[in-house]
Amino acid sequence: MAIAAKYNSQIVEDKWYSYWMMHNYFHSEVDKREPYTIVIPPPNVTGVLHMGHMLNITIQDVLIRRARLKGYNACWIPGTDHASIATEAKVVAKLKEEGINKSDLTRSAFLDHAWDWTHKHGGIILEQLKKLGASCDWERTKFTMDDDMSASVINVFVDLFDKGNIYRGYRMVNWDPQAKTTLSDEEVIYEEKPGNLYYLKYKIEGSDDTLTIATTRPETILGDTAICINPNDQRFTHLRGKKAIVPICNRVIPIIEDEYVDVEFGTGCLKVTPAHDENDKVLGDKHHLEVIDIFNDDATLNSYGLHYKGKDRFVVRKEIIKELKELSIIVKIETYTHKVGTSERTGAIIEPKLSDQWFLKMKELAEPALQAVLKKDIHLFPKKFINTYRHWMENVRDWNISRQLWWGQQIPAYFYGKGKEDFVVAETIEKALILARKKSGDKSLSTSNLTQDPDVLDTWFSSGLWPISVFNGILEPNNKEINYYYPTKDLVTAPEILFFWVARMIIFGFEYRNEKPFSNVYLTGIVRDKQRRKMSKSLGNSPDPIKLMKKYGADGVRVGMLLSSPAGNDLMFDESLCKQGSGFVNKIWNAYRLIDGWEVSDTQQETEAAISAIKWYKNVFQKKLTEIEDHYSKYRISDALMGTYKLVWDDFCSWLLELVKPTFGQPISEKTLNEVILILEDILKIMHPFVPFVSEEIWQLISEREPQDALIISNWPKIKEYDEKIIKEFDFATEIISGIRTIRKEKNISIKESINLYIINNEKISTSFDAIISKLGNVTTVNYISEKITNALTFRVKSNEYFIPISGAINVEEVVAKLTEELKYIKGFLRSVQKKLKNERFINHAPEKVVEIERLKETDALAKIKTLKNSLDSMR
RNA sequence: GGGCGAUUAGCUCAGUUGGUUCAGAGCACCUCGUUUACACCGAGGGGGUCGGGGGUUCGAAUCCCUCAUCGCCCACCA
Repeated sequence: MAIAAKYNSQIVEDKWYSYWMMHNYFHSEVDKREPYTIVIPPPNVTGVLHMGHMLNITIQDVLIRRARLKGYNACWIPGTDHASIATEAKVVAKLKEEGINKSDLTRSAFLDHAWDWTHKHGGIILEQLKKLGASCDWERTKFTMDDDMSASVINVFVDLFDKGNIYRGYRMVNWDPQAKTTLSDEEVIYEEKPGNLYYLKYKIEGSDDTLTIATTRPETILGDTAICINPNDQRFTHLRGKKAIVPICNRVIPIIEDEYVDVEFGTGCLKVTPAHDENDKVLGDKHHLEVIDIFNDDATLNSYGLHYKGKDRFVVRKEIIKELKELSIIVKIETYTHKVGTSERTGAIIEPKLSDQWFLKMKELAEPALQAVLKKDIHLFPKKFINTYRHWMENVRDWNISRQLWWGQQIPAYFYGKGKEDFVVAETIEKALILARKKSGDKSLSTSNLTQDPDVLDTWFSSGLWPISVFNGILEPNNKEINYYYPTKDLVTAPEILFFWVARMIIFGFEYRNEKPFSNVYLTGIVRDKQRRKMSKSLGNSPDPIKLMKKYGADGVRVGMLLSSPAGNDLMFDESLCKQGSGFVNKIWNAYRLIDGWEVSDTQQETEAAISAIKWYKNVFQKKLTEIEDHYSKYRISDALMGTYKLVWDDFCSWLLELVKPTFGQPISEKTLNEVILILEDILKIMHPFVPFVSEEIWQLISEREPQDALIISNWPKIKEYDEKIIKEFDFATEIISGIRTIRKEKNISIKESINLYIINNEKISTSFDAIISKLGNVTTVNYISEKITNALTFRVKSNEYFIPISGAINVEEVVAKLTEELKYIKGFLRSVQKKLKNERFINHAPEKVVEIERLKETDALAKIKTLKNSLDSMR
């Protein structure tokens, strides 16, 4: 039966994906085989597939499919993340569109909306991954807010609290006034922003003197509680012990002295606002200053803002400048560029804020996580990230894990009184009650006296447990799944979340399993457009992955994504890469059509060319497979792809198939065909991780001849020994063919016109490749001779000279000129080699092997010169 | 301000401990070719003083110094 001339990726891809699903090939159960586990970096539950996912998922699927073929018990756990702040922000925005304010809703009503949203949008992204061919074990799909997952999180929080690793502290934290929550240090992005440095004049109490300070935030003067000068600054000795008066609010504040103040910067006088600057807070604590917080949670001013009360901080900045100008307080304004912290999620400018928050002590926990990477127990690819990782881990600070949000795991802390320490931490309110009665000594407490902390945990707290919690390894640390699948093998993710996520998984891995969570971390680059711009919605430069897959097929896009993406390097995405990918699919499809179309005969003799070609191919396949395996072992996925690509395109299609191809109208020997099909099957196996669909399609078509299991669960070819000599000889033959082709082109001899080839055989070559030369060069006979023939076109390969006699006369001058040119080059080459060999220091210092090579070069050059001279002589 | 990494063909990148044709690959480009699997094709070809300068060495894309440009990460200077 004739097969389709045109490959239809859409039909094929849907067909085989359902087939794989139907046969449960993606599913893994604990068994005797060695496990190979990957946990997906869970995308935001309400997220949409973007190019970053495409790259990331393709790499993971390549790894997991190869592992499956290699006989491992491959298990790829999919899932999604509740992404606390990101999802909550989306839900809040959606409600706002409907005219509903979050603040008008009760917590549980809001959570209902959030769950609705989650159920509606959640999982869309997972369906999209299926289009790409992701062979995840969908039965194991997890969500970070599944009951057991949340229970694990709560369990860990309680455990860490009991061990003293989690504490509650009144600290300066990063406040996002838009989301009205704190953020971890990692969630703050510092951006250079143009601003001004304002020089303001403060009166000295009891005198007409003034002092001038410099500030970027004039609105915060209302929170000033001191002026600080450097004790070594001679300019200000007269200010010692004096007091200053804050403009507008006329508060009298002390002038303190601290070496922290940089004499060089600004005026050398620093206004101290302990409530709104971390350094000022440090100074404030040291000098026991009053702390005046002038902001509400949304960064409008509170009653300390006086007549600015209720106005936004930036509005106040403008207005206060106006007022200060009118009061002649402003001495000068300089433009000044400085870094401003913004929220990673909402983009709002961060306000340092003092508040009660929960923190996780990191220093001690980080130690084994740091060592694991330094001691190569965990490998980072590319390894340049080891330094970055070490630097972060060595300077790690305590992690603010509480968020003033509703969407997420609510912190299991219960307050029973007004005091700061009147709280207990427990998994359930019932347990909490027991603890609370004990701690307070008040036996009359009931659950109605307990108030749970309204805050939720940082989303990364739950994702940090991901490799453990997906196997329920927290709640049941000894269950057979966690013991089998953990530690996982590879983690594929973006370097941006190395600290957010990767580092914390490693930390939790050691804390809760006493073992690394994964052996290898593959850090992908960022997908950018051709102009190196990051792909983003706002720029509109990101192609729609679904459309791309429709256009080029999932296989084509997969290849396109991988063609140029070494680990850690940004990927300059260009649609033409996908085109190249679908071209690759087309190539193998047509190769199969060729084979499929051959007429077979069991009486037909195998041709010499076919026998030699197959012998060569089997060897070269082993050699290339060895190289491909080496690339994989170093996680050089694009190199592994390129190796596969060339093996398929060049070695298999261009050389092997052309050589075994029967003459037009002739049948092929059954024996040859069977060999070719076996070879094709190996080709399909190594292609499968990259192009799972087309490879399965062809595999299944082959299986119609003789039924066998699906390609996805077949076995990866075993590496065997190969004979380098056979490969070398073949290369020699191809060089000769190339020489013939060049002459044909130069002299306009059509490939259809058969020729005779004469060889002056200086260097004995195996004659088994004559058939190959004959077939691809369209050579009628290969003759070995000892004398040069005249009136023949010549070319050289190594030290051998080849002649193609032609009827018309040849242009002697042209040939002489060419040969002379060649002679000149080789003589020059010989000189440089001989110069080296005459250099005693070279002979003495260089390893013998290198010297030997130079001697060979010399001999070879001398031989070439001899042949060239002979040729030239005979021309004259 | 500190740290890390990069700079090789028009583009994207290989080049493992300095030494076989090591100056490479893919794409793009140029020339020729289509009744015979594939024009998403075949054959052939051009193209780089390896960012600049200096040094070590018999020998440097590779090691050292320096300059230039770019990128990333970290950091509390108003």
